Order: sequence, then C-alpha cells, then structure tokens
Amino acid sequence: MTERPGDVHQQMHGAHGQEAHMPVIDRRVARTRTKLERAFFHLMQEKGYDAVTINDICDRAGVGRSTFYTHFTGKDDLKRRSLEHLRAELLESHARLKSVEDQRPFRFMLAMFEHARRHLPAYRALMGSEGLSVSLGTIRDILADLVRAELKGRGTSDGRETTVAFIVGAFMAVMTQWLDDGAKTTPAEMDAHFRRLIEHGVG
Amino acid sequence: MTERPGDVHQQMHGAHGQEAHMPVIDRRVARTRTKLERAFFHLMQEKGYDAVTINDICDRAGVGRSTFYTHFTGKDDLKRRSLEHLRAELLESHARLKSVEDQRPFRFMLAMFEHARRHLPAYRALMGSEGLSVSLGTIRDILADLVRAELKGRGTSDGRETTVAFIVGAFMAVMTQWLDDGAKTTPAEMDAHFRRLIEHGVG
DNA sequence: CCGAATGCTGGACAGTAGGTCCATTTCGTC
DNA sequence: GACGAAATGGACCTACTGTCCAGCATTCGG
Repeated sequence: MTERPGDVHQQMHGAHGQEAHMPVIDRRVARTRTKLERAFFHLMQEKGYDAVTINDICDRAGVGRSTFYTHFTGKDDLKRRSLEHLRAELLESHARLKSVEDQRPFRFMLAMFEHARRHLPAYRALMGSEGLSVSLGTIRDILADLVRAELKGRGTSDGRETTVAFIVGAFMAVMTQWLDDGAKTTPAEMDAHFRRLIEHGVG
Repeated sequence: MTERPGDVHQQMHGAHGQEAHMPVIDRRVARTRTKLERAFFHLMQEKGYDAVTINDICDRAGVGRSTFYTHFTGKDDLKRRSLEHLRAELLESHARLKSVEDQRPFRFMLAMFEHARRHLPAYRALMGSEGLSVSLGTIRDILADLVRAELKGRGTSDGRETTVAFIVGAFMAVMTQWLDDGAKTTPAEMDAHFRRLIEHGVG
C-alpha cells in the first residue's frame, strides 16, 4: 500500500489553485476536503493515528459521515493523501537548496531537518515514538541499552543520545532490509559491513 | 505502553519448568497459554499483526474466547509477552558471546543478526515492511530515493542497498529522537552532527 | 438570474470486533 | 476421590466501519 514515487495526484488542495486543462473542482468539494484534512491533522496530534476514528474526524470537521466516504475510502486513504502534502513541500525545499552553491553530499538532509522543524507537530505525530509499533519500540529499547553501554568509554558524552539513536536506527533499517531481502548474505558478512559503516562511515 | 527493561515476568512458558519457591503453574494454564501464543505467532506471520483478530487466535488455538481474556488483556498484551521470549533469547545469545575473546566493539550485533536469522519468520512479522506504519514507510521511501541518487557515483555498487538502508534508517532514528526531545538544537547542528557520523563514523 | 447538476445531510442498516459476565462442565492437585 | 481452580460457550453490550438513500443546499453554466 506504500505510495510509489511516480504517482500523480490530480487534485490540489487549499491555497494552490486550479490548472487550466484540469477538471475544475467544485468549491464545496475543496472546502469539505480541507475541513476533513485539517480535522484529521489535529486529531492525530492529540490522540495518535490509531485512536482517531472516522466519527471523530467528521465531528471535528463538522461534516456528515457519509460525506467522508464520498471523498476518501477510509482513514488510511486520508492519511496517504495528507502525506502527499508533506512530500510535495519537502521536494520543493530540496529543489530550492539544489540551486544554491552548497555542493556537499546529502545536502537534502538540511532541508529535511528544517522542514521537520517547521512542521514539528505533524512530524511528531507521524514519526514520533507513538507512531512506532510496540514491537519495534521494544527491540529498539533493547538495542539502545546495549549501544549506550558500549559507548560509555568513548569520546565526549554530548550528543551521546543522538549517536545512540544513529546507530540503533541504522541497525534496525539494515536488519529490516536484510530480512525483507530473504537474509541471503551471512550474518557475519552483514556484521562486517555494518561495522565498517559505523566505524569509518560511507567514505 | 513499551516494556521497561526492569520488568519481570513471573511465569515461564513452554519448556522452561517451575522454580521452587515460585507460584506453581497449573498445567492447564501453561497449555492454554502456549497454545494461544503459538497460534498468534503463526497467524501474525500469515496475515500480519493488524489483520489477526482475537477470534482467529482462539479458533486456531482451539480455545474459548472467554479463556483468552483470563490470560491476556488483549492482543497487545499477547504481543508484548511474546516479545519477551525473543528478548530473553537475545540477551542470552549476547551473554554467551561476551565470554568469548572477541573484544571488538558492538559485538552484540553479530548475536542479533544470528538470532534474527534463526527466527527469520518471527522477525519478518515483527520488523518487516508490513510492521512499519504507512507514514514512516512513505517518508522512508522518499529519503531512500534521494540517498540512492546521491550514492550513485561513490564506490562500488555492491551492498549499495544496505548502505542506503543504513543511512536512511540512521537518519529516521536521529530525526525521531530529535523531535521527541523537542527539537532543541538547531537543524544546522543536527545536520552537521549527522553528516559527521555518516562520513567518518563514530570513531 | 434560473434551472439542472452536483454535493451535502442525517439517519437507517448490516457486519465485524472487542470486551464482560456467568452458569456449567472439565480437569489437576492434594 | 473430593475440592477448587480453570475452561467453556453463549448471551449481551458497546463501538466502529462501510453502504445506501431520500431530501435539502449550493454551485455552475448558460
């Protein structure tokens, strides 16, 4: 159900207006959709995604429940479409920075950090600890403890937690990718690969 | 709802027997719990956590639904307790490797990789792409594309996807931690910190 | 400015899942 | 073998999802 990069969403929401040859959108539709998206956006920050029901959204938006279903197929659909807004903004930020003379690698990260700060509440709701499943959270905690212990002697302790998160996050991701791919390479190889990246970076 | 490291679970399941001074467990209880846990374990791999209902579990286990509730408060409870098994095994693996003369840093990672491979299906169900929320998945995809493009020139292309996962995962984690902490440091600082880790490692 | 088209409403309805309760039966434990 | 704890299954309630429809209101196009 993950969005493919090539997907195109025909309809613009909110401030961005109508294209010339595009199917013009009824004002009522635009209004209703914005109301629903706004309501969802706020509720998600208040209660977390899972706890928000369609009824909540409609009540908050002041919209009939049947209306909801004429616009979205369900909660997930609404979420996916809302994420498109963030995505669009992020890519825009990235494009803007591309033109500047900053040619260091990974320059998009600054854009992402800034974008995130600008939309802190949204990001919190989407990426925060609440958003992670309990399973992942637990495993993550175990790893974090081990890493923290390992790091105790090394270097200065400021930014320590960031380093911990860095290592754990990288590890979880590599592990996930490995598993999704069928765990073809050996554990030892993965271990070596990962350790090299951790110790010496990607240079 | 995340399990704290200090938590103790009194009751052992499956093969591990009864302690002397511990409240002895009725065989029926042990049997029922194991049946439920096994059923859950398998169902989760077949349909994914969300799709599994309490009814499914009870049907598969051959246990009355009301019985379920005398043992667990709900699906999450069952999941949490099941994770305890993995956790115990992992810590045991780690302890075993600790005694060996391998003194490289992060040695626990090999244990984790091996443990994961041994329990591949379980890990897949718990950590695989299905386990991640759609939101995180989407953002992750966006980042992965950017990183992949960035990496195009550098070094050899084998293990490229692992490196991509590494960077993206680390980034997501650092970002999450930063946000959860209230985004106190500036985006630029975070950017610098993260870039240093990526480029030169934690040395 | 008017009429047709389209969208919105609110309520009814069916289906599914979660969670509680209890009388009855079954099964370990002593 | 008797006692007590555990299992059963079915009744019951709540909450949410998703569909459908008849009637009202807005908007769009002319």
